[in-house]
Amino acid sequence: MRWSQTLIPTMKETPEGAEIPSHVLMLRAGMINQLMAGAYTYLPLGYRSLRKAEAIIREEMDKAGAVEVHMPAITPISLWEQTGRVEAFGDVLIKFDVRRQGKKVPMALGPTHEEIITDLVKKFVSSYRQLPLTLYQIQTKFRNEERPRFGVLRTSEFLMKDAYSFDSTVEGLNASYDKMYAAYCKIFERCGLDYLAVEAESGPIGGDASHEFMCITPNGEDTVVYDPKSKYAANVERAEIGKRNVAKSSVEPKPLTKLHTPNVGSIEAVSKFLKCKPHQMLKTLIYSADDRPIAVLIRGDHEANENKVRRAVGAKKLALADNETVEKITGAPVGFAGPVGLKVAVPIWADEDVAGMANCIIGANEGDHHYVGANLDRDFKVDHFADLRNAAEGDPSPRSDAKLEVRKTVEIGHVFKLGTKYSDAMGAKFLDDKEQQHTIIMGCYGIGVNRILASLIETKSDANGIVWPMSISPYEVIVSSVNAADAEVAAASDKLYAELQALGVDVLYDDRDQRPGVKFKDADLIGVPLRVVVGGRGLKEGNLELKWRTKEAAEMIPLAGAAEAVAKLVAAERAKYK
RNA sequence: CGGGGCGUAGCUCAGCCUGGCUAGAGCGUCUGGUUUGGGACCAGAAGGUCGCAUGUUCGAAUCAUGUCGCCCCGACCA
Repeated sequence: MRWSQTLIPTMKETPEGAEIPSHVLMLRAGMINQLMAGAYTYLPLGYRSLRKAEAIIREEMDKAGAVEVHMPAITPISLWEQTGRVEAFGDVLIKFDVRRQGKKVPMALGPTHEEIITDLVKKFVSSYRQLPLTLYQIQTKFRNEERPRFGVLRTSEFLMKDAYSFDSTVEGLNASYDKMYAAYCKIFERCGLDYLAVEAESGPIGGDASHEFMCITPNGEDTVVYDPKSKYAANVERAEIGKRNVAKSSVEPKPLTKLHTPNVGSIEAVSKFLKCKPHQMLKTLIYSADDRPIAVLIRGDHEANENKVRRAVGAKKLALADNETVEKITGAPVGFAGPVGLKVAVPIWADEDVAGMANCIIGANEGDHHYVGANLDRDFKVDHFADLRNAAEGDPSPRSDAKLEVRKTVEIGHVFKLGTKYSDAMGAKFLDDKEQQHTIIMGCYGIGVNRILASLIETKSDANGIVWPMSISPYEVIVSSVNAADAEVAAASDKLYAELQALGVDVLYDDRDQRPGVKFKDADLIGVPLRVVVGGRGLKEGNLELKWRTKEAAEMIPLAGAAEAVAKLVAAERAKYK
């Protein structure tokens, strides 16, 4: 492609509102244009990269035995009602009515396609002989994000590869899952991404039913913990904490004293008011576990993990109790709860670290009052100790003697053993070889295609712009003619461009009548891995200049046979991402 | 949905607090010329409902109220 004949609106300045590298650089490189919050047009350069990521995904899905389909983005609301996900999604689901022959037809834009695919499979699959089956599509998804942000990382419309496996046995599901897991590893490797497969929260199914594929970057919205020694990695929502050596504190117990703490309910406010550290405080959370209240004690600087609490107490549903319940149990407004002197006796659960605390600061179960010097056993009792909090930096690893590290990440893929949640709700069944009817066992597997691009830019760019891996770069080679007005230069670069095209190289030809500096800056900005400069300086010696985007120095190659030499380099580079 | 910020030329921004000449600059665009290896130079030109509405005032980009849009922090995220 000739630069002069396409649309690559590069920008020297950073547009207002763009802050993180991927957003800034995608805008500056002329890859995308914002239409409104959470919706972007992919311009020629951006769309080429997106399609390259898509192509890799498609290849690996096909290799893994998945079969491509294409489902509608518009869906009847009735499907979502069958599984109760109209409520579950809430405002995230984009709902609308369409008039047809004077009647309103309620619809929704697909935010994901479990219901649609299950409906499809229910219609056409009825025998174990037809299983296993894995179907996938690459399709635009719609989710009304409350707050779209971070450029292309969090949008209301995005491209997703979603695959769904259907099996007759749990072993079959495990095999389908493993195949997808392996395909995902291959896909992200081929995209040149440094990724981490982490154990993810899998809801009531539990076990190893879910993994997320994460890209580590400070601008990520997810948090994972990682043990460099055992390679254990998990989402904080899920992460186990290793054996904690919680020794009873040897500090001399102080008397329990009530203090007036006006208008300071939060941990932060109390620690500021009493000039103490959050880890000296004990927070008391009143939860409603299957509609029965419980108290949960967590050290002030830790975060409660509701999934852990839910599993520990053996509840199906768990949520923070409403204000009314809290006031009834503690006799105080929210923010002043404590384990000493609760008005209503409820089971008290505590995180393991609480056992090592002494002279805690706790709410006094009285508005605007706290106790200091509260001590376990003397002042209050705990019914059960368990791991109830999120893992934190420096916690012991559950798999080795190393300490856990905490990292921010972007989720680029997710594999999930669904079980029979949707097939049950929608009645997707099959007959086995004994003519017995069973519910089909499902798995679902998603990849955020746009996020592959954004994550690459987040992690691989430099001060001059994007640094693409050859597999995702919109073009493999850029030919920059320096002084395009010079007839000799123009002829030589035209020829090289034509030859590279004939050799099957994806080449962008910067034929603009621009000064060299402009062309070099733009080439760096858009991040094409290999740059070939055709200029008077080299031509005099019969040479062309080659420069890799990742390298500082350029090298000269002879003009004669240059196209073949470049094609060979491209082939070698391509091979790294196969 | 809570908190904060910003809307002036295609882009980045100044002007606003303290109302008053014809609303500015840089970049980009167009014309002509000189240039040509890391965002050139000279001369000229086009380009604006100052987000929108209402109000205050002799007079509003500037003050007030409302509204819309965008960005950031938090909550939420199958």
